[in-house]
Amino acid sequence: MKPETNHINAFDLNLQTDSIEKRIVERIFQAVIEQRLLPNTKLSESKLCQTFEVGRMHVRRALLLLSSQGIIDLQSNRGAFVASPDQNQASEVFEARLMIEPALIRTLTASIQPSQIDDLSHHINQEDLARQNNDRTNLIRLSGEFHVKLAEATGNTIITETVRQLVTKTSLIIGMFGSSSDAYYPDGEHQNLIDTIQKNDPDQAVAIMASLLKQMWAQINIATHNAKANTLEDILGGSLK
Amino acid sequence: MKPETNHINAFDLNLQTDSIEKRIVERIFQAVIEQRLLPNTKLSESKLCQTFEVGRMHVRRALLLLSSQGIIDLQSNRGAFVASPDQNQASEVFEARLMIEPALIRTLTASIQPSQIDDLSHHINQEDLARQNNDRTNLIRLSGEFHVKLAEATGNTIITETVRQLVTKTSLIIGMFGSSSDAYYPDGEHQNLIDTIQKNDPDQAVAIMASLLKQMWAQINIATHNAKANTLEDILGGSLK
DNA sequence: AAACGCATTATTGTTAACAATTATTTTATT
DNA sequence: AATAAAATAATTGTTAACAATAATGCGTTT
Repeated sequence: MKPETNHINAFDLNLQTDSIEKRIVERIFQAVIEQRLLPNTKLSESKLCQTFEVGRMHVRRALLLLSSQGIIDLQSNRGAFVASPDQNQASEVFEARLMIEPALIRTLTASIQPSQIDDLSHHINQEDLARQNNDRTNLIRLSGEFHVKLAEATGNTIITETVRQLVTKTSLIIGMFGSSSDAYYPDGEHQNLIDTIQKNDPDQAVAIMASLLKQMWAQINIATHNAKANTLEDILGGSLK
Repeated sequence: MKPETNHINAFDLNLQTDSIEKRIVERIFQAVIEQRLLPNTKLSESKLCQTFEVGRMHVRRALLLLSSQGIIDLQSNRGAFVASPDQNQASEVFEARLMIEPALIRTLTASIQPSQIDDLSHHINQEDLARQNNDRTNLIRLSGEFHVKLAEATGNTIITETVRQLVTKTSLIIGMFGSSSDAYYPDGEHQNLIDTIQKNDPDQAVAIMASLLKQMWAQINIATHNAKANTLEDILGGSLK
């Protein structure tokens, strides 16, 4: 009979320790969320090796993980590129978010603790600060993290990871199609959501989350439409001589 | 200006081609779903290399992907083991499924096409056949695939992959805690769900899906309780001499 | 000067050898 | 004979060299 002492079990905790691969993935994730890494940027192995001061093997394994999550494209013999979602893929992301996040809010409303409310309120304060300072980079990051924190508050690591992936992809989408407007991060809506959760009104809280996501999606569609028009003008427009 | 011709984009399609890694992952996935690979089984690199007739590099990369999806545990310097979810992790899986799959059904009810109904009905016929033949292995597999097919029918690859992972983990959970009873795969419920979707009754369809998942979860909990009692008896029970 | 083909360079993909760690067997001791 | 220590074997982790492919630069040709 084996002792079976403190057996490390990674059923939901994706990698047992914070391995080198996981740290590289996390750093690239963060850069994508903060839009320092834009869609289609090439991530060459040698540069990543230099940047992180690790061997090629670890870089290649990290790139594999990122590609399995759809954050980068791995092109055979060509290398790794930050993903550049098209309209259809963007649509899938928001459809997925609209399935998961309202449902998540319903669960959360039934189980949330005062300390978690405090934590989320503090987070919203930081968002407001970034908004006041016109710190767009941090506002984008914090706004995304807010959704991840809501997922974390359910205590469900599977849902948390799924939401984290979707939020990261959303950053890519905004990077592709988004205007420089801050319309995606509406003032007061996050606070409104938390208040409603605290009031224990699940239906209303779910509705707010759905509305929030739909607003984001609508804004992106408007931006896309404009971008398309611009592109079309760029391609066909201008004087014929 | 670059041509940008048929640029392979893996934003949602996880790996561009069905690479060696992806095929290995798929095979192991399938074995887990069919419960040919049981929790805690060791997957040694050399054996996998022989089995799939590929180099160690591909095997190691495939194992990394599987571990990132929580299907196996990678223990440092010890190797890869099929995950053995505990009660808490099992709970997370079903909580996640209860968030995602009913929401998925609501979306699907609004968009489903007759050809998709036909496809699902045909699938249910196969399930019935397996049930009649007491073909437990195929019944488990088909019953899981039914949920994946529902996800596929939404046309959303993100949701499909998420559900596929959850279904695979469910197989592990049943492998851990499940009795040999077929109670998890109730006769007629799948057909009932499809009929309700076809009748365009989203609320009822959502309710059926939620009920289905809750039944599965309840069955597993009963089995777990029994298993725990047995184990306790094994440990403490028996005569004192 | 533009376009094509060729050679060179750079980058990615793969393999194999080596290092480090864990598992197993053997041997020695009580 | 049972236990513990040591040696051996097996397995995983890492590195570096090599192979294959793609990108680049150069010279030639039109």
